[in-house]
Order: sequence, then structure tokens, then C-alpha cells
Amino acid sequence: MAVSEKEHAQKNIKTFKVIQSEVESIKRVALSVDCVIFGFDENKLKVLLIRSDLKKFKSKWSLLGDLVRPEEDLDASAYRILKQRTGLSDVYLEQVHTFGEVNRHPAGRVVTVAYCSLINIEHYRLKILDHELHWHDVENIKDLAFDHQKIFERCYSWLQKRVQEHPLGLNLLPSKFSLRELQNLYEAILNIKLDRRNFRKKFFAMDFLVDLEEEEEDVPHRPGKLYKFDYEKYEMKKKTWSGIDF
Amino acid sequence: MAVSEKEHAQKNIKTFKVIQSEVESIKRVALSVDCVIFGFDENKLKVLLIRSDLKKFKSKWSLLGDLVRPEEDLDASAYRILKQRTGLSDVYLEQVHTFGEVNRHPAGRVVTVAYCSLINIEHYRLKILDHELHWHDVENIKDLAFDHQKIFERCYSWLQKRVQEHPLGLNLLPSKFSLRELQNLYEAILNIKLDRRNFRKKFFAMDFLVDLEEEEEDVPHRPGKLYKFDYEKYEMKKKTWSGIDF
DNA sequence: AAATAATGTGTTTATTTTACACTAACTAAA
DNA sequence: TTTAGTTAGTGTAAAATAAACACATTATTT
Repeated sequence: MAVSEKEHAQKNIKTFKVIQSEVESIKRVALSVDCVIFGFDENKLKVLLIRSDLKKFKSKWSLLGDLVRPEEDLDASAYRILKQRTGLSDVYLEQVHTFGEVNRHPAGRVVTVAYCSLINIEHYRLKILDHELHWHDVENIKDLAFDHQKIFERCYSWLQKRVQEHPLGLNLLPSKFSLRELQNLYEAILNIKLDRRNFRKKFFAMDFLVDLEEEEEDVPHRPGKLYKFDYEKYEMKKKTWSGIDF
Repeated sequence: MAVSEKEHAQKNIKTFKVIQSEVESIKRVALSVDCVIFGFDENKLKVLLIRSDLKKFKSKWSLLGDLVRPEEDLDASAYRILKQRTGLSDVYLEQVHTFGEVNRHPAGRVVTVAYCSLINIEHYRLKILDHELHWHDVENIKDLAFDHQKIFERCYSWLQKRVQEHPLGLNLLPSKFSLRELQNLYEAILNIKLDRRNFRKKFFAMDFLVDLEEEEEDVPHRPGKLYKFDYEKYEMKKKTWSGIDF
């Protein structure tokens, strides 16, 4: 029994080496991460773009991206990019899709993994601002560098769908918010108008909003109550999913 | 004006070379595709697994995968794997997620893109069968090689959700099917029981089923009517959105 | 004090979802 | 050929959810 185990172990080591050399010898591809970073300001949904540092490609705007390092987890790569560019940690980040067409990048084979991030634009403002970075209205995004237009559109569609199933949109708001702000957010993301009373009813019925017994300040009209989102309660109640509907 | 354009073009060429050399010099990663291939047989949802050819890693079962070739689009890679392993073309295939942890593969840094595929198990049977391949009940999938358990679970969850929003499940059935078969399929995928009358009502109300005026044959009971799915009509009517719900 | 602007609240109606039971058509076995 | 077994096919009532809709309140600005 012990002998057999030892043999087995040795065999595994041998096999391991074989596989390792296979992996060493094969051709590899450059792998990058591109982040589609959304913000919300003045009731508009924004996306953070950078002007290519070397004024490559007619100075088009592009997404924030970088190559994945050899010793870096893929997700870690995305967090690093965000941290480097915005100074923010602890942001909402989720992988959306990988783009791997041979000719998608003019400089050679680069496969890129798109991540979607949602940040509170106020937090961002507190950090040092790279002047090549700029918030753009999502409505006016066009003609981005490389295939970034396609990547952006995919992430935007993803967001529109996702935001109806999970409360990730709240990452775009301050932790204290009024119902009007919340509704404005949804209207901006989904690009539709919603009935105010039904919207409130719906959110209150979900029972994830905590009344903070505070009110808005410095608004030129009757101030609204402030709420926060109860993520713990949400995690408990999270719905499993049922109902065929297409 | 003409001069300026020429200058611009030359600048672009120069820039291109700079970028190209950047890409040439950077470290790359091995990139693979793993396919989670679902089938439906005897009212059970199945997944196609392969026993590792070299009996690596204690002969665990694993997903069907291969390295992406340098001159091959990512999606093309997934189609190739399917074609090679099952002999099938024109199958349903969709990218689900990319797994890129540094240590996910014992042989070194291999980032893998997971694809989900749905095939008609009858079509598959007509092709040459590799004896290392086997259909497993999804209920009993455990202890797969590498991180394939995780990849499988993610794809299965993805399927359960996706199948409620889009009619991709039909790829698992023959083109002519009875309503009972359709319901069995949904019950198997979602692992729930559905009310027969409500299920029928729902599907008829969608109005995507075409009555073929044919009946099942060789069934040991009253035969059901056969239908096909009207994909064209579906494409026309496809719904955009419904409502916030989490 | 009057005008402006947004908050906060309930009811009615329409739509969608759920729960539930019997007859008809066919097969297989007695 | 009769009977038992199995699944197909069908409708309605109750419950839950979503949609439409108006007015009084509270604050600010002029």
C-alpha cells in the first residue's frame, strides 16, 4: 500500500514535468485586461476613458487597460489597473467577456479580458487626476480605439441587464442617498423613465432600504429622506430564480 | 493639408512599430479553451467529459479543452475543439467566463476561457466515439481535474439562468419535439418540477411553437403532438427588458 | 406672502401567475 | 375484447404582481 502510494507520487512528479515542458514550449499570447469604469454624475451615466499616452491611433479615446503580469491573477490585474488609474481600492469589479480575435489589436495577438467597474465619482474626485483621463457621457461614446467600442457596448448592455437583477448600481451612489437619486440612477442606466410612486413602492417592498432618519441638505427644494442599502439582508434573501420568460 | 496627412500616416507607422515591439517583448501566457458540453438523454442533463489521455492526475475526468493557437480566433478555438471531439459543427456555443488564477493549472500559467455548448446527443451518437469520452449525469459531477469542477459549476449555473431568458435549451432536443419532452428538458436543467398545464400555457402564449401536425411514434401511450421552434419569430419579438427585481 | 419645485402617499384596474381535476387516446396485458 | 395503465389535452378561479394615476406637504427663492 505504501509502496503503491510512493510509486503513484513519483509517477505524478514525472507526469508533472512532462506537462510543464509542454506548457513551456507552446506558443503563448499576450493577455491584457480592459476596464470599463462607470460613474454617475449630474444624473448622467459616465464612463472613464483615457487618451492614448503616445497619441497613437489618431488620439482616439480608449478604455483603461494593461497587460496581465506573468505572476498576477487575472482579477488582481483588473484591481491593479483600477488602483493605478483612479487611486481607488475596494471597488465593484466584475469580469464580463474575453475578446480574442486574432486581429483585434493592430500590434499583434493580444487577447483581452473586459471587466466592468462601478465607482462613486465623488470618491474618485478626491484622488489625483491624470489629465489624460476623462469622464464621458455614455450616450456620446463613439469611435474608440481598437475594438474598444465593441467592448464598451458589451459592457454597457451587460450593466443594463445586470442592474435589474442585482443591486450593483448602488456602487455608483454615495452610501447615503435619497430615493430620487436612486431613481435617477436607474433612469440613467436604463435610459427610460420610471413612475415615481411605483418605483418607491417597489424598492420599499424589497425591504433592503434602511431609513437613516436624515435628510438631504443644500437642495433648493424640500429635502428627501436619506437611505442606505442593507447588503446583509440582501445576501440572506437573495432570490434563486425561477420563471421561464423569453 | 496633404502634407499633414502624410506626416500623420508616417507617424502612425512609426507608432505601430513601437507598439509591435512592445508586444513582441512582453511576457505572454498560455491560453486555453475548455468546453462544457451539455447533452440531454433519458430525461437527464448530461455533460461530456474526457479521461485525461495520459492518466495524469489520478485519472480524473476533465472538460474538453485545448490550447488556443497563435493564429486562431478565440471562438474558432472552441469550435475546433468541439469539432475534433464530437465531429459536430453548427453547434450552440457561447463563452461564459475566463479563469486566470496564477496557480490554477499545475503545469504553469495557463489562463483558460470556458465555453458552454449544447448539443443534440442523438447527432453526437452518429459520430465516431472516442472511448475516453463519456456522458456524465450533471448531478454526479464531482472531483474533476484541475479547477474544472469550478468551471463546470459556473457553466451549469450560467445555463440554468440563461435557459430561462433565451430558448437555447432547444439545442438539446431534436428539431421536432413534444411538449412533454420540452418540459422534461426544463425540469432536468432547472432541477425542479413544473406544473404541466401552466408550462404548456406559457409556451403556447409565447407563440414560438409551430404545430407540425405530426405525432410521436413508438411511445407506449397516447402520442403527443410534435412541434418545432420558430426562431425567426423569436428574433423578431425578442424582448428588451422587464423590470427591476432582486 | 406668493411662486416654485420636489417630496410623500393609496387606490383602482389590468395583467400575470398559481393551483388544481377530469376526459381522451393509445398501449399492453389479461 | 375487455380492462388496466399511461400520458395527452384542456379551463377556471383565486392570488399576486404591475401599471396607471392626483393631490396635499415641505422646503426654498423671489
